[in-house]
Amino acid sequence: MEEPATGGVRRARAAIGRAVRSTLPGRVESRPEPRREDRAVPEASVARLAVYLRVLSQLAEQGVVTVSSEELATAAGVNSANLRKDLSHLGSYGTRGVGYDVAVLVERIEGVLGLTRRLAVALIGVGNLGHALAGYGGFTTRGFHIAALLDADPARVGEQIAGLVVRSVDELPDVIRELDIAIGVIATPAHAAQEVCDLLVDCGVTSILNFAPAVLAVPDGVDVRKVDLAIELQILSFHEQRKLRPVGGALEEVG
Amino acid sequence: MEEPATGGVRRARAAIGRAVRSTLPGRVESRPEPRREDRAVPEASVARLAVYLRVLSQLAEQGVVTVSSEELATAAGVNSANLRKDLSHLGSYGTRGVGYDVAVLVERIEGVLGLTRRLAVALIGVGNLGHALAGYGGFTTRGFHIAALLDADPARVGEQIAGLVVRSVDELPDVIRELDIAIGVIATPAHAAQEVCDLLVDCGVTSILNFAPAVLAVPDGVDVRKVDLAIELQILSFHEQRKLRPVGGALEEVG
DNA sequence: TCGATTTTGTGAACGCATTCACAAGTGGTT
DNA sequence: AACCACTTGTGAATGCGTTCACAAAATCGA
Repeated sequence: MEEPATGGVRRARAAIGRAVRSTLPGRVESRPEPRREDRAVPEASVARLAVYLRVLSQLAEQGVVTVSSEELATAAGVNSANLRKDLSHLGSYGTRGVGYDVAVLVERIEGVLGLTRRLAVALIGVGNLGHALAGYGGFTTRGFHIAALLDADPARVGEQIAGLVVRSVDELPDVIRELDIAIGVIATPAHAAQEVCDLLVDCGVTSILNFAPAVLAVPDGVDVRKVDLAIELQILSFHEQRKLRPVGGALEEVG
Repeated sequence: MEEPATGGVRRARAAIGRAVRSTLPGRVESRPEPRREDRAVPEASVARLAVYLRVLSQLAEQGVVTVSSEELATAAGVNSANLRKDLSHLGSYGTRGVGYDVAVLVERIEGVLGLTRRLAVALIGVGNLGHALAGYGGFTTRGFHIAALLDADPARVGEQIAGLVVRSVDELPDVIRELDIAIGVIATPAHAAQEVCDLLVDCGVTSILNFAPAVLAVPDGVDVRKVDLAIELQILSFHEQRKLRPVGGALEEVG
């Protein structure tokens, strides 16, 4: 690790040999390449686009045809300037003095997020949480379908959940090929997560959603997003503590 | 990249109004005296502290006494400078030339996150997902315990899950008082989320974890964190799409 | 005691994200 | 046509977070 600091973004290569892509404020590899038609939608915007899409879908159902940035921003819980900037990344689809056409915007955002085709998802780990995820409607509603359930426990293999038969994790390579799996969801215990992750990566899966409380090491080019329930609670706990005990000195309380 | 997810704690904002004063102690241009337990831990750091804590706990179990920032950073999937800066927010607990004492650091982080006492959590909505969360070990393991389960469906009230009897959501005010609930977890359908949220807030709960795919409006001073599975998948989908179609690829010479 | 080696803690640089503020369009009205 | 009320799109300003780079401890060996 002693390259000169000259370069642009130099990915901090983990000393261990695998670069770790945390799930935090993401960034997608950006080379010191000259910029071109910068279709690069910032990571932070992408997350919000998904929220806008959800709100817009509801509006569309209600028959709303047009919406202003102010209205949409309020409904999505963000600043309107922020929203306009987000949308500007995908081109100009609004009309000054009027607002945005709901249907057009829905279509545009779906296009950017790649929701026009339905990606196949494999869920590994059908324990408590995995079981719930398999039956969770939220997944299938938009752009995805759970195509396979797998588990390492022989006692669970064969069980039928949400219309799918649980297969052995040993079959993962076959499953991925047969069903053209694009996304792997890991809902195993923490100790098994890395192993499953490696297996997914070896089989060519480059998008992983991790529910196991473990840090996953993956090679460059693989995106990992993590959802850790305990950590969410701990963050709330931190703020809860601050509320109780007014910082430092004075009464300067939180907003 | 993540996420955190998802982002960070979005400070509550008035449903309509704007001007969410970010509550942050602003920049205390105070003298260079990091004295006392400076509460100004940045939001982004808090999320990582929770990760460090998890890793450190594992190290402690393995009997590891000391760890360097480089080792810990690698295990947590972050840059070592970033980690040192995070830790510096809670004072200097490392020893130059040596590293950090694992036990001391664990204790220190637990203190900052307020994990010394066990906060009581109420889970509202015992459907598919809620059911799984109730039985999920990850919650109870560290710093929390699910003290109550509630649901609006009379058919579910009375049912016993994970050693708890499901109570009616109508009893929420009583439950919160009786059990001293500090955190509310919403796992209801989207259409019921805001109503439940309002109820929680009215009863004095200021920390909410929302699993429902809905934007919650809450008054200032209330912290809401959201976990939206569909959005996580959509973000992955976005990147998946970019991989297929090399952004602004050589094809697009549009200029 | 001194120097070699290691590793922390942090000022400064950098880059990304959010917000501000306003010019430039748009539709409606007179 | 001229004006007005409204709303987008965006340069500039601001703020936050990450990374760099190095001086300041601390330990060890001779």
